[in-house]
Order: sequence, then C-alpha cells, then structure tokens
Amino acid sequence: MARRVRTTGSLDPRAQSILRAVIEEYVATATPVGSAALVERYRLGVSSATVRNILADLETAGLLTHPHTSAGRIPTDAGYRFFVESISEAAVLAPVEQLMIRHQFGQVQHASEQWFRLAATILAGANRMAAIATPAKPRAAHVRRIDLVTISARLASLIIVFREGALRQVLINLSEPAEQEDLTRAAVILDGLMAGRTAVDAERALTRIDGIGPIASLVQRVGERVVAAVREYDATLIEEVFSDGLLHVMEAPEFVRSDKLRRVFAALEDRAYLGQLFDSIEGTGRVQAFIGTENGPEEMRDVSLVLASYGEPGTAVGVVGVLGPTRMAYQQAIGTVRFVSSLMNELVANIHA
Amino acid sequence: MARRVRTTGSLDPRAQSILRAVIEEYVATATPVGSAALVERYRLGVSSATVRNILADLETAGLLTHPHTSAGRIPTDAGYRFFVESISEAAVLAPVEQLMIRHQFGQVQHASEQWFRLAATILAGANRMAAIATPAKPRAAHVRRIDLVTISARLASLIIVFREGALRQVLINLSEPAEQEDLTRAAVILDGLMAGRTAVDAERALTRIDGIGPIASLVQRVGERVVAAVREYDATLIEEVFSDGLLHVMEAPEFVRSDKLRRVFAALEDRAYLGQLFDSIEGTGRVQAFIGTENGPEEMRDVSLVLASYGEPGTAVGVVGVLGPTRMAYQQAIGTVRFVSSLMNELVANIHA
DNA sequence: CGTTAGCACTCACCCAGCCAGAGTGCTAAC
DNA sequence: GTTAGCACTCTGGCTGGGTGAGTGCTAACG
Repeated sequence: MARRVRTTGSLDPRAQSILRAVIEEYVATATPVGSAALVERYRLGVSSATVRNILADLETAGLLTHPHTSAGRIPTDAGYRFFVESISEAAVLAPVEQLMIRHQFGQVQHASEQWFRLAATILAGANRMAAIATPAKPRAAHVRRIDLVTISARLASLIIVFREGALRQVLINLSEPAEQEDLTRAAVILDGLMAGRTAVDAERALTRIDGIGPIASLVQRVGERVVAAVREYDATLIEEVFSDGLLHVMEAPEFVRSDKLRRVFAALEDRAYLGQLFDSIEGTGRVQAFIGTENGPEEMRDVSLVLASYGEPGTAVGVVGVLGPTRMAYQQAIGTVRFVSSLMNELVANIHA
Repeated sequence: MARRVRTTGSLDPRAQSILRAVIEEYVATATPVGSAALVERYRLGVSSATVRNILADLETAGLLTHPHTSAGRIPTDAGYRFFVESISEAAVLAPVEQLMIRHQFGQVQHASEQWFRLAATILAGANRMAAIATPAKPRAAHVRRIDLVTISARLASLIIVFREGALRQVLINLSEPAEQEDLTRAAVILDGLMAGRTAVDAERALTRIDGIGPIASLVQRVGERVVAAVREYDATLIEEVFSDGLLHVMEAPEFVRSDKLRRVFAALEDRAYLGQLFDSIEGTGRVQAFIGTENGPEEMRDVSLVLASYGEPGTAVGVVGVLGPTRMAYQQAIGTVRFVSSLMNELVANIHA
C-alpha cells in the first residue's frame, strides 16, 4: 500500500500506462471505468486486483477520483494535466489529415478575411468539438490604401485597406455635392499622405494639408474620418470571435440536459475574460491547454480549452483553438490546433510580406 | 355545453378576453393556468366555475389544451395564431422604444455592413429572445467600384465594391511582378469597363479589351477574377445569418435541461430550410409569425419565429426577426420586428439612391 | 514482496407504491 | 346563464427495498 507511485512528476511506467488507459476509456465512454473493464479491454497482463491497487495509488496521488464508493475511476483535472504534459510534445497530426486541412485552406486561399473562420470550422469538424478563432489583428494598424466611392450626390463610401489585411467601409455625408472625379482626386491625395502610416502618423500627416477650396476641405474632412476609423480599429482589442461546432459540445453527455453549457457560452461573451486569456497565450508560440479548474471563471470549470496564437508577434496576432468537456481527446486536439495555427502562420506571413 | 363560442374565426368577446388572459398568464409564468388563477388576477367579474365552462369551450374550439386532467390550460398553436391575428395590426412599438432603437442605429450609422448585426442585437435585447438577421443581398449584384492594391511584387489584393453595399477582397497571384502604378492603371480600366454592371454584363465587357502587352493581360486576368467573384456572390443565396441572444432562449424553462434547443440550432444551420423560409416572407412587406407546428421541420415545432424582410424587392433584400419558444410575447415581438425592419428599409434606401 | 483470488461491503440507480395538491367536470340550485 | 359544491383524476415528490457494479481488504500463492 505504501507504494510510492509518484516521485515528483514522474510515474512508475505501469501506473502511467494505466492512467492513460483510464483516460482513453473515459474519454470514449463518458462513464467511470472499473478495474475489470481495464484488464478486459487493454492487455495489461495483470489481474483486476492488481489494477485496483494501482488505481488506488493513482487516486492518492490525486490523478484519479471516485464519484462514489461503488463506481469506477474518473480522471481528475490533475490527471488530465499529467497526461497532457506527457503527450503534448508528441501530438503531431497524421500526414493524411494535414493534407486534408491544407486542401481545405487551398479552396478559399484568395479570401483572406475568411481564413480564421475556416480555421474554426476545420478545428470543429476534425475534433467534433466547439472551436473558436479570431482574425489576426495588429496593435497599431497601418493604412495600405484609401479609396472613395460616390453613392449619391451627398453620400460617399470611404474604404480603408489595412496592411494587416482588414478592410473598413465608412459612409460619409458630404457637406456639399461632389462628383466621383473630386472624390478620386481627394482619395489619391489622402492615399499619398497616409499610406503606410499608423493612426498617429496619419493624423500628423493631416496637418500638412494646405491650400483652400473644395478639394482641400474634402480631403481634410475625409482624412479625419480615416484617422478616427484607424483609431477605432486599434482600440478594438478583439475584433471578432468566431465560433463553430457549438452543437458538438451540446451533444456531449455531460452537457445534454444540463444548463452548465449555457453559462460557458455566457462566459465566452465576456470580452474582458477572453482578452486576458488570449494575452496569456500570445507570443508563447506553443499550444496551451486550460483544463477544467485551471480556468479562472467558475463557469468554465467543466470545460477545457486548447488554444494557440498565430501571426507575427510584432505585427498582427490572432488565436485559434478548441473548446470541449474536460473529458476531451487532448492528443487529437493539441495536434490539430498546433497544425492549424502553424498553417495560419504561413498564410499570414505571405500577406504581410 | 353546446354553446357556440366560435363562429368561423370570430369569438364571443368574453371568451376572447379569457383567451388573451390565459395567453398573457402562460407567457409570463410558463405554467398551465387554472380557472382560479384567472379570476384572481384578472378582474373578469365572473366565478371560477363560469371561467371553467368557457375554458372548456375554448378547448373544444381547439384554442386551448390540457397537459393532463388535473392541470390548468395552455394555449395551442392555433390559440396563439388566433391571438396573433387579433393583435398584429395593432402591435406598434411605443415611441420611447422607437427612439431608443433609432438612437442605437445612429451610433453606427456610418458602418453599413454592421446594420444587420445591430438589428439582431437590438431585437434580441428588446425581446430577451434570440434574433436573426441577414444582410440585404441582391439577386444580381452590380459592381460599383474596382480597386487593386499591391501587397508584394507578385501578390495583389482585388477589392470589389458592390452597389448594394457589400465588399469583397480577393487575393491575386500575379504571373509577373507589377508595381502599384500598373495595378492602378489596370484598376481604372476595369472600373471603367465594369462599373454599374452585373456579372453577365461585366463578362461581356471583358471581351472588348484589346491591345496586347503586360497591362492588357493583367486587365484580362483580373477581370476574370472580378466576374468570378460577382458570380460567386450572386450564387450565395444567403450570405450570412447573424444571430444573437441565443442565451436568452436557452434560459427559457421549456428548454433548460432539455435538448430540444440543440435540434433547433441544428435546423437553423440548414441553409436550404432557411432559404425557403425567407422566400416565403420576401416581398410581402409584412411581419409574419411562424408558430410551433406551423414550422415545417420537426425540430422547429417547439419554437416560433417572427420575421420580416427589409430592403427593396427589385434590388436587395434581407431578413430580420426573432426566435423564441411558442410561449412568446407576440405583441412585443411583432412590434419590434416591424419597427426594426422599417428602419432598415430607410437605411438601405439611402445607400441605394 | 508483489500478485492474485475471494469476499464482504457500499452506494447509485431503478421501480413500485403512496400521499398531497391542484384543478377539473358535473350536478343541482340560484 | 351563473354559481357553489363535490367527487374525481392525475402529476410530482417522497419513500423504501432490490439489484448490480465495483470497490477495499485479507489471506494465500509463487
């Protein structure tokens, strides 16, 4: 009984393989797993009594637990954590799956504003879980292009293209009627002044507008709107959180006929929490798992997140990842998230060239 | 009880007011309402026994039902339908609420691509229910503007602005390096050829490109991409379905601890069903309610939809509306949906001028 | 000394039976 | 036509015993 099964993070190999077996079994069945089921389904070469002893040890080590006396074991969050640490380096996606995912990205290659959505959709499908993704967003965006299009005599549409890929359309009420010709001239002037600039620099450039007359004042007015739009874009810390596959999680037995998931969804709408969460993975360059109670908010204690950032730390970063019950196929999840985020890295690198 | 309570659609006024009372009470409490509760809470001026008689009549008329013998009454879908018919003309939003909603639209007035999202958010908030909205989309879009922006030597971004307000960004790999200057010239040529055109006309215009040399072939290549992008936009019958406030519906007692809602959400992802649903309201110019079993799909039988289209039938139309349990405050729902859709009409009319 | 068979023990789960309460439908009187 | 009174019905919650899965412990074994 006084067997030492755990010596500071390392585990007797047999105990470790039994832990893996318990996790694998529980992930698959969602019911507590007993010693008999283990010897039956995994060729462990020992009797159920021995397995029971080891299970008891794993429980005292805090890696497994008991819903009640006469039930089988289920992994604790610490158990999952131990498991995740032991596999995360090795969790690499099979080449076939890599190819399939690459292929899907190939299909929408030209629609860069859709990449992050596709990433979530792919992750959701591959893991049969919920997935989230945000577009890559810079701390301080650079204007790449400014265009003005006439809509009616007194209404124009201002289009701002950012170097980081985003697009903004702003309606502008004109104080006096203007032809497309005037708008084009104004756009060319503004484009020359502001292309390549951040909000701060663009505002400075605005002061250098000289001359009077209708065009100069048009340029001035529109320029102010450009600066405001860039400012607003910069200030929006999380532009959008796209999620997909929420239905998959709703189907998980732990959430069917329970309202826990509703609270999870509610927590996910809290931008402050998400911002903090995303900050904690940004720039680490690694896939990170947040398992059950490791999540701060009460409502998130029944789910796990596997997240990674993508993009270029100095330029623009986004986040992709999956969300599911703590009883999650972590190996698959980590593998797919790692691969998808690296793919997004490639894609983003191209358009920032 | 051979009282004739219903004569082809019309109802004895007292019976009608009791029906309203039952619906009002049931909408508020979500529990079957008994005769005693009615006389207590609504000054009906008659005894519970009389109310019981009328309830029985309303039941034989098919407007109310019984979960079981010893329970109170709940409205049937037909009961809700009768109620909706009786109020829908009168369901007008209070001026205060109208003002508040107008104010919220004022805040994002310049960001036209956000209007439909805001509409859903407002409807969700005002009704404490789920809301959906789609952007206004034309059957055959017209190009308003074409722009080309260099990203790197061999990569460019094609931006297409549609007259109907939408925006498309397409990455283009160039067969040979091009400066911004070349791209601008190509864009101007294409803009001249295609502005105001539909996909079919734009394609025809492409054949008129003459001359050889790098610019002509660039124009040709990009022009093909423009046509393809317009085609793709036209072919996408439903561009996006934005939803908000799903959490509100998850909180409804009929869906907490049940998986019915999951199936509803699943049905809502079926574009074919939505397309058909939207077609049935397009151009009617009226707010329409789809109550419980009136919805085709099995999974939608426990919810109601209150929908309206907006936009200009010939040009571009979208849909806004709310989704909730059949036990829904229809008056409020119809009022807000009607108002929001009319507001969207105004907004869209401006930019299509 | 680790492993194993055997066994008593413990709960969750299921089902049946029971009770209380809400609300009805009917009847007879007003 | 309306109302009081009453018998009746059915759900929801509560209780209690039976079942079975799975444990922990003990003692024997190699």
